[in-house]
Amino acid sequence: MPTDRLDNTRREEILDVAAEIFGKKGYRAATLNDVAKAMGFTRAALYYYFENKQEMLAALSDMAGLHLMTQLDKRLAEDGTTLDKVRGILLDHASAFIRQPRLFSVFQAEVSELPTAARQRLESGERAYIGAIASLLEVGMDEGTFARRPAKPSALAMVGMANSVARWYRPQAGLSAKEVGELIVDLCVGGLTTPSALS
Amino acid sequence: MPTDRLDNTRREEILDVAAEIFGKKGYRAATLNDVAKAMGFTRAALYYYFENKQEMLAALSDMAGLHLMTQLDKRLAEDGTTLDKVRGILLDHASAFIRQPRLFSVFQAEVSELPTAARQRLESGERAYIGAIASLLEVGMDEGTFARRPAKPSALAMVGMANSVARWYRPQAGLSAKEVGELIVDLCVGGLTTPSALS
Amino acid sequence: MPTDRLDNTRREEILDVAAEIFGKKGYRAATLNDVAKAMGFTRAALYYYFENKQEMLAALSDMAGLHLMTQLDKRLAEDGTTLDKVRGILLDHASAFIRQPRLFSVFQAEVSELPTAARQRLESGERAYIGAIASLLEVGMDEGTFARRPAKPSALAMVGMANSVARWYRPQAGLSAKEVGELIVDLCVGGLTTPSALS
Amino acid sequence: MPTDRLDNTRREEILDVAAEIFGKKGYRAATLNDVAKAMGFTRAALYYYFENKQEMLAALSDMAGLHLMTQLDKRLAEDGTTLDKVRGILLDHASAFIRQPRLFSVFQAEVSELPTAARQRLESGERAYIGAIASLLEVGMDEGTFARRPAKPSALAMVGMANSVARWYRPQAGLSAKEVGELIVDLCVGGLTTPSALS
DNA sequence: TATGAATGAGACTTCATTCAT
DNA sequence: GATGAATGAAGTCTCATTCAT
Repeated sequence: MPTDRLDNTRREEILDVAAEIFGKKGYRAATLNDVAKAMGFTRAALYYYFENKQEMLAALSDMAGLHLMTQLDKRLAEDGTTLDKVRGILLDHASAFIRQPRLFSVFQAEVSELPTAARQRLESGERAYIGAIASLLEVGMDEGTFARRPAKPSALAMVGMANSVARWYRPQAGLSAKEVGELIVDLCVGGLTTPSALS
Repeated sequence: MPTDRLDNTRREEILDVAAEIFGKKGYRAATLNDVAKAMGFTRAALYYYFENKQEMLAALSDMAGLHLMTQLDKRLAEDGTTLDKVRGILLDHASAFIRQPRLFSVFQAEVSELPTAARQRLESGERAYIGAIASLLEVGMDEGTFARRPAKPSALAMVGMANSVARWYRPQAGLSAKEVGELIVDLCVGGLTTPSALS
Repeated sequence: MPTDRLDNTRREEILDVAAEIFGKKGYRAATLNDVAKAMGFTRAALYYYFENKQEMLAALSDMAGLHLMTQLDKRLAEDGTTLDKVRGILLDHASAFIRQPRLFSVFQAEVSELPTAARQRLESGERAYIGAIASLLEVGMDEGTFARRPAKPSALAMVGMANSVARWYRPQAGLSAKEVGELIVDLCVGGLTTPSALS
Repeated sequence: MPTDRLDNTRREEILDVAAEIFGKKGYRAATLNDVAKAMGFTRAALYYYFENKQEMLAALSDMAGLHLMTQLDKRLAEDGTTLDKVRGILLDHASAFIRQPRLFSVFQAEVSELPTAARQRLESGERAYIGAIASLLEVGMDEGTFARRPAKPSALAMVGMANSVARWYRPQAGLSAKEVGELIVDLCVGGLTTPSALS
């Protein structure tokens, strides 16, 4: 079905544009007109590709959620130490938020605007995501690699730090995307202090 | 000045309610009707206290910004090691975001909705805030207390972690506000790992 | 009754201010707040002196109408030729509109905003006013002083010309109020042309 | 281009209706609902054709201004004596105000409601219009056809008389539009008096 | 596929007006 | 005499959405 092919391309183009615009102005403030104009056609045409505005948001949310989940699963399946896995997960997470800050901002910020089903998908995805990281942390604590701390809040806090790059990372500011990803990982894993400073 | 008193009380009551509602639904989705109803009077009455909806947002933003700045200055003026100061700042920051999550969510999320003047105030405030923390980090690095890392991105990342509590902290979840504050501090300062794990 | 005295003074001050503001912005666009602020007190205070906004307009209209009527009657009662009387009436009319352009603009422009009773007063006053002038014109035609033309439309047209000074007369523009009044009279009476030009 | 055609037709239909309603009630008192209802559709539909209410007023103003300017230019380009030209201009002017009294009332009365750009267009147009007539008057004075009088105020006064017909002309009152136009011209040119009466 | 045209719902805002103090 | 506080009605404007073409 070449038609399907085309449709999906178009749909994704629209979603890209929508992520950009929703991210810049906020879902509510962004207008379907904004999106349509950026695509070069009219408001009404969007309804050929999407049921309605909310569906675009839901698609974006699902897309972002799926991306994170896939990354996570890949890391979990890898060989390596617990520490390696946590490093990998945080790096992937931060990298995603650096690469597509708008998409992931929307994903974060507009939860309350999602239609119920999509919100539930997002929330249960998030629970699973955080839960997986928390489990990993507990493994590390049991191994003695990680200091013993409440696992889930720790996971949430680290993910919160990694999320934040979407808001503040600027490529012109001197650090490459890779360097910022590594900074996040280093801070989460080693903290501010030099090893000796704490002893 | 009983009159002055009353005015300000009313205005602040409204702002409290507004923070709550803007925080829950988002500034754009929240209705002045929502705010008025929650206050027990009419939409129109709000215009007795505020020029318009945006002014409420601006007031909220200024309020939150001032709060953070004041906290920061107090900590900077205290005696103590660099590490103590950083700990104190992060603790205050996280505590503020735990105590008034809605207010600070609005502060974070709705920058693009602020009138220009208020946005500029917020942004220059943020620059100063981050700048002060980054300076402190550099002092600590020079002292050898902190590992040498890019200071400003580190400050942004840590603040990002502390910000995130507003989104995920739930009092029912077992940890007290104080404990969560300390968790953030510990993670930022010491990282996940036990000191030995890295050596 | 000294109270009455005071009241009336105040009322008239307010009407002056109101004429000014209604004249500048239009009755509908002008706000009671505008008027109150210009008087140095609050909106609500105006209701001590007037039933409501419309009553202010009505008072203004009656005031202006009475003024014109009184002038007219005085001229009609004077000795002199028909031509003298017409000259006098037009001069008075134009002078009034030069001296208090705002008041008379309101009087002209806001008929549709008047409460019914006041509108009827204004309209019957106008009929009487125009009727009186038209009668005078007819007398002049019968005498052979005036060229024979439809009397009422002529009266309306001449009054229309005299009215217009409220819109365009500017004291700085070189002509005194008196000179403009006389210009109107001369144009109405003698027209543009020199006597010889028409013969 | 059938589309273009349709658009403009619709827009113009709306403007016609708007002129009618703005003229009857005043721009401020007139409601977009009034206009929409008179057109047979919804308030919101108007926004498909116009940015906002003010733009409708501006379009009306431009339309009226253009009409007058075009008339004037045509008369100025004609052969004939100075007197002929002045007669023609005044006749056209009065005729326009008789034919479309509402449109030209709006044009006159609602200057203060115009957006700045449109107001400036109107005002500079008016200056040009009056200036052209005043120049003609000066030519006539130099020729000896016209009595020597201040030219610009004379032009303003005559135009003011011609304007006034929009307020008072009623077809039922016995005079045809043409007759009223000629009355205005005769009064302006020859004044009230018979030639002999002044000598 | 895409658009022109229109709608309906709802939002923000303004303002004359009231009334207890 | 005057004000602070509040209301209700109305008006402008925005937008997602629809539908015939």
